[in-house]
Amino acid sequence: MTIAKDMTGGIALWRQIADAIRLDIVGGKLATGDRLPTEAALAQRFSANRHTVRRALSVLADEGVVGAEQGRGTFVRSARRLSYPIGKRTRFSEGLAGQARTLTTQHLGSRVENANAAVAAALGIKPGNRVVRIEGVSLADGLPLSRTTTWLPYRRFPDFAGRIVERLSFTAVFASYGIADYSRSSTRISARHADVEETKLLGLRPGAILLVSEAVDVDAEGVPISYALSRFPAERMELVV
Amino acid sequence: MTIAKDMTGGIALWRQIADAIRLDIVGGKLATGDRLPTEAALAQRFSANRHTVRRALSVLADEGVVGAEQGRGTFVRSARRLSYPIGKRTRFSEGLAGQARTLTTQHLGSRVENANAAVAAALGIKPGNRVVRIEGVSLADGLPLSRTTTWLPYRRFPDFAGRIVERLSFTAVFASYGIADYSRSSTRISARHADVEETKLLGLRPGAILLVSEAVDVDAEGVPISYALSRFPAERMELVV
DNA sequence: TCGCATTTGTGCGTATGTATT
DNA sequence: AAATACATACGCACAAATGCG
Repeated sequence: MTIAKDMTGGIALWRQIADAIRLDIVGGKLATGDRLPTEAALAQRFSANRHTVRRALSVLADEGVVGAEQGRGTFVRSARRLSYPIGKRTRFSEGLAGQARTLTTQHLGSRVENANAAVAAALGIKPGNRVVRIEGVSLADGLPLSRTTTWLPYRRFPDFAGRIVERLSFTAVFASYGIADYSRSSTRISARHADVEETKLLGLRPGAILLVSEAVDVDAEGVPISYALSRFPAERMELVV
Repeated sequence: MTIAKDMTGGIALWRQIADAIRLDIVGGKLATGDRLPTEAALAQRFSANRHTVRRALSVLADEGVVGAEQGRGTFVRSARRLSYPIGKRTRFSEGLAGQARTLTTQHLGSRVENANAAVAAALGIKPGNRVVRIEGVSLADGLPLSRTTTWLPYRRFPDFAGRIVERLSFTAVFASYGIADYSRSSTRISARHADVEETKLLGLRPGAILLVSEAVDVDAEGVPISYALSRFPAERMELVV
């Protein structure tokens, strides 16, 4: 990984260095417990001053990714990145089972609103039609993994919001509406920087990169039942097709 | 889209604003030919100075995304983002056909090297075994779309490098080795910032976000034949499963 | 043609953050 | 720890081009 030395790109050198080291760790080049190269070696590798490297390391230490020990060196604390499988039968909790000890979903709220153009197109309804909007965050072992906004047609699922708070599983609520099975019809994947609200809810630093997935689920007849906009911290998650 | 006002996140405000506006454009909120809000209005929206907004707009103007006209306003020049389909039978040129007028692939070079752990695991060979490594860039209508590094087992494809420069199509070269058909066995998707080499080759600004896809193709018997690491500028491409 | 509001373009001063030496 | 150089961000003012009544 090479790096832009001046700050004309609008991204501070310490952040570029922190991102590069974090990538080495979550990408597998450095395992949990490994000792990082010395600060002097890192400074040479990135053509930066040791002060700058130290700032990058202190950021990673705050995140819990590495820990410095005086006189011994800096060590990798946790090196795992979870894989989220995407396919025809994508189910959130099933896909991550086994990768984390505890997997929880927090329901942040919901409301009924009018569908904008994007939501209407995804759900195959007219713009302005009523839709239920559900906000949620999921955590693995206490660490936020995804921030999801889901829209469903109000006509078909008028009380979806009421039922999701009890059951906490989309699959279960769909079943309560008589939908025994459903499948993923399409997933679009893009990437961008997190905004401040996402930064806060996902416990990230400003400027973190998000993987954004827009998914449409359909029932057995192929009728769209939900449109989900999920945002995953790229430093903690990867998507597997 | 809310934005971090201070620069404590290591990402300059003008860059965050440029990213947010670009997202509005490629995301469909602003169409080609639309007039952007005035600089004063944007400054208010992002709680920033007009100078800062102007810097963001000048970056977007350099990219060709918007154009400013004195006395009239700033207008959206081009609003399209290409979709790259991913599936069992993923073929690069087929997937993008119809989305761009011209689609070219540049062969940047190749060499034989020893497989590292990641490459070996993907290809199902022993680390240290010889592999052919191919570097390439593809362009749509002259605009760089992807930067791809591909590894293939040397034992099976000793002259792959020689043949790719003539045929310029992986499908065609595989056919010349007697592989009539092949399919995608897995695709892993992540995201990160571009490094300086990628920035240069893809014609991006420092700090641009890349969608990274790691794909393994297998022959009819399920034996891995190639491991491809592709990097797409997130501002120009999205992946569709 | 004139005047006026709107909008982009330009200049300068100040304060703060970044990175090196 | 301090000095230096540069980039970022803000605030104010004014010039230049456009469009409209």
